[in-house]
Amino acid sequence: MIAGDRASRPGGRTARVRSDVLAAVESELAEHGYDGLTIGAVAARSGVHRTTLYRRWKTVAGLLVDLLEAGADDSWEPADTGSLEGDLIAVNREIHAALTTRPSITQAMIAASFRTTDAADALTRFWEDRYARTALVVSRAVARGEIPSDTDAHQVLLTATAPLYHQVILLRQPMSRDQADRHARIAAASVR
Amino acid sequence: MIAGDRASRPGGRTARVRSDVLAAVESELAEHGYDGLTIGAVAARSGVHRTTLYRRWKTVAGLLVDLLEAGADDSWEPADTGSLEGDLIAVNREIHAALTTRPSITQAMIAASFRTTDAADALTRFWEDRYARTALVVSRAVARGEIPSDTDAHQVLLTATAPLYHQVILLRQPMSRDQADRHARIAAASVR
DNA sequence: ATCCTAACGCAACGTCCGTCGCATTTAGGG
DNA sequence: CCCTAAATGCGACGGACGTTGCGTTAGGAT
Repeated sequence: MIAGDRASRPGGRTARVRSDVLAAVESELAEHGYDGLTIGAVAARSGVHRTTLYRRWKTVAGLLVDLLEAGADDSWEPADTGSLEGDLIAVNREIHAALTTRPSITQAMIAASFRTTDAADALTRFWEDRYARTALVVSRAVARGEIPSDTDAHQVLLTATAPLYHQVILLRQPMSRDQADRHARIAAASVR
Repeated sequence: MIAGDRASRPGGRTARVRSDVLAAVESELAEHGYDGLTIGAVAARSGVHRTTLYRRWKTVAGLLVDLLEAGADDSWEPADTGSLEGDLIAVNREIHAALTTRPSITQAMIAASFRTTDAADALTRFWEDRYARTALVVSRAVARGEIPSDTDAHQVLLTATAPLYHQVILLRQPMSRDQADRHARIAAASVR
């Protein structure tokens, strides 16, 4: 919708407006968090008129969706360390970093996903893509003969990664990198 | 704050107003979800004036905090099945039920927790209490000699329960009771 | 039974949010 | 270089939200 119909007018001003706005979103997010993120504030900071924001992005969630898609890395794939346990530890460390750096766009997106279905859909698509790519660590382990061929990849990834999200986002308690590593090991051991 | 200063006037009308309002909150929640939950709508449905709601509960999140505390079961404790695995399966089935029944007050509270710190604090308190009580299943297993005495209870519970929350709430995908059971077994096996 | 005061109802107000009609600018094609 | 249409800027509007001052009701105590 937003980044889709670029066929008509990819123009210079439009692109500049977009980058100005997204930069303003990131700044506002860093200062006031998601609950303080308002279209009026983004308009004031970016120098773009409110009406334009309402027309192109519609809602605050729409702004975040665009920000998420602008930052999406299409070439991402999990590190190859040679063992399932090592791969899962590497994955968990990436998630750990994404959840603890401020401002966490991931956290803001999750907050937004509870308000509009657009944001929820965008986040679901993003995560489905990431988990599908990450399943590679399981198929590599199968290819090495490390684990059975009928291993449920999603279950393994869920066992490894879910505790991080749950602890940090829902329980709102700190999680050390050691704990993240430990859950990766538990997940690896669960299929041996 | 809300249920605290009952010393002054626990009166009949006040109590009636409270139960009317909380009932309206639950109904509105069931019909329109959290994003459609507005103070004006609750006022209209309950027959209580808007001003009263603003004075006593301040925000929508305040209403949900009160609803959560009103529904809190102070006598809750985990079922005793005789084995760690059985206990964890029972716990996971309770969580599974709480997350899948509509309307899920838990889901609404999580949504609210991303908007006001009051709701976030209330939910954190609730979960800390629940996890503290649930740690009993681990100490019982230790007492039976089933697992080592230095077992990290929180880690075990996190391994068992986090996948449910993550799958249903953040990934927004269905989870069968069998899958819930399976994650309970993985957690139990992780400390043997 | 009467008084006192906390709790509630009521109306009006200012503010912010989102939308609309219209003028202006700008990108891209002839 | 000009012409057209898309994108943006601009002001005004209606409505919802949250607040405030004041009058009214009802519970609890004497």
